[in-house]
Amino acid sequence: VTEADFLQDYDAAAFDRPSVTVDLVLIGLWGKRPAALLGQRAQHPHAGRWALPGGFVGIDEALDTAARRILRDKAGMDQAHLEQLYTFGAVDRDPRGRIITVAYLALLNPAAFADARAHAPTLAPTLIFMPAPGPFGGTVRALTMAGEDLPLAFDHGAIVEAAMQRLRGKLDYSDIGFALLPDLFTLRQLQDVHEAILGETLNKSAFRRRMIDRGWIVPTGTYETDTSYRPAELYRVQE
Amino acid sequence: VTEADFLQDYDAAAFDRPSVTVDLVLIGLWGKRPAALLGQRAQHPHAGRWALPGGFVGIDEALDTAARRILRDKAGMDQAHLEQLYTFGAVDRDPRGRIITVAYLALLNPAAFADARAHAPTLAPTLIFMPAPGPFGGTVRALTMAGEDLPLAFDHGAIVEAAMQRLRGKLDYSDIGFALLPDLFTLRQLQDVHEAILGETLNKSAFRRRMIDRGWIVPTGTYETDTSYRPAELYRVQE
DNA sequence: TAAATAGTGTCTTTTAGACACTATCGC
DNA sequence: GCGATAGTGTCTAAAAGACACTATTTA
Repeated sequence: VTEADFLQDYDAAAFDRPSVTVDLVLIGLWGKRPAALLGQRAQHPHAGRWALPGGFVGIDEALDTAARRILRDKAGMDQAHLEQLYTFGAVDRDPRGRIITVAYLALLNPAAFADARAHAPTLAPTLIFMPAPGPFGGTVRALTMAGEDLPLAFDHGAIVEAAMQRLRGKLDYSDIGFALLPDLFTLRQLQDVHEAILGETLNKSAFRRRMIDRGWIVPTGTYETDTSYRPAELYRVQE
Repeated sequence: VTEADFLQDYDAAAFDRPSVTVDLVLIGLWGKRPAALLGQRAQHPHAGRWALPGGFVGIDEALDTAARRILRDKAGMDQAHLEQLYTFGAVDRDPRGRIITVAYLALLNPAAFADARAHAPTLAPTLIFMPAPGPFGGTVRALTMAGEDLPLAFDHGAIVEAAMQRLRGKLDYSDIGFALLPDLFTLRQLQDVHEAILGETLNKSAFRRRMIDRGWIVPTGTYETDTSYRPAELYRVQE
């Protein structure tokens, strides 16, 4: 068995290798709804369809490094929560050849989301997603601002779906939600983020209790300005 | 920007490509403790150290298909819960060259675990892990049956750690725990699985309540035999 | 009978939901 | 004052933990 195993491994290494890319799901909030940044493909295959920003992984480049580089090149961005999502490796996922892609989830706070749109105005129009209510269920669709369904390229629909599921799954037991907020935020804004991701409304007092008891956020003693109603206290993440 | 982007992509595709492998973390229970199947490397690099079973991904083979193939070849096994874990892509993770590995978590029930050991007696001695108490914390170590630390090859320690974290994280909100049990099992066995993975003891009546109220398991009306004490009722997973 | 484990009942504690209530801003 | 939103208090419901208790087997 040993030699056969060795030869099998050797053969596989000596022959064709797949290309490896990194694709980013850049997520921010558009109003009170989750949105991703996609670009419309100009060329075949899938010309006219919408695709995630991505690029090939250099031979001397770590996966995380490639994701950071693509984030910088495509979105002009260094400030973002970035985490590996899932690796998509169906044989026929890209008609140009065998391309395995490692998908990353990138969360942009409002300023970063605006910067990314300014940096890549043509390549990255925003889309809005409709997560069905409930913590894990619900199919994700990409929509225009007007609410029309957008066709996605390759398997990018499945990738966006995986991103939303990851976000929903980690929201209430990790600090991932804060990545979508500015440094100073109100409890209402935090609740808006959670409601946007989960796709359902949450109980106000229970939410505030949970968030404060968790010890992740600190009241700053400063307050909103320029409101036409009672200003809310600003919180920040406990460092 | 468009043409530059195109050329950059083109260059990356035309030049060297990384090799892509799949590595499996085969997990079962040894007594009441989680254990994985590893093989001792015979050759350099990392000769003598212990490594996960794995292999190269064929150019016309999906990642999931490669994982199933390696499971079959290395463990003689078709019955196992298999899920993609994480992709490890540091540049220097393998001194033989640029090799990106997609790690999979494979859960074996007691019969499958025994079969795998019988199928690969030399390549796959069992090791036992020591998860520190608590739902997410604690470093994972590979130990011999006698309790001595085992040196792992490459970044396989980090891969095993990721596997245990995934298992711990999904245990109480998914049906992943049943993959480590036979088709018919007692509530005590189910609790043993949870305690082994979490590394802490659980409250008996609360655990039984939760499991039964969840509706995932069904009492069969049959009971253990050959016990020297009161036999427990056998349950099965709701199909 | 004793020893061992299965399985239940119940009280307490904690956490979440419902929802009304007060507080503070601009106008 | 009114309208709007921030923030609190309190009751209820649900879930989890503690822990003693009963039940059923073999020896």
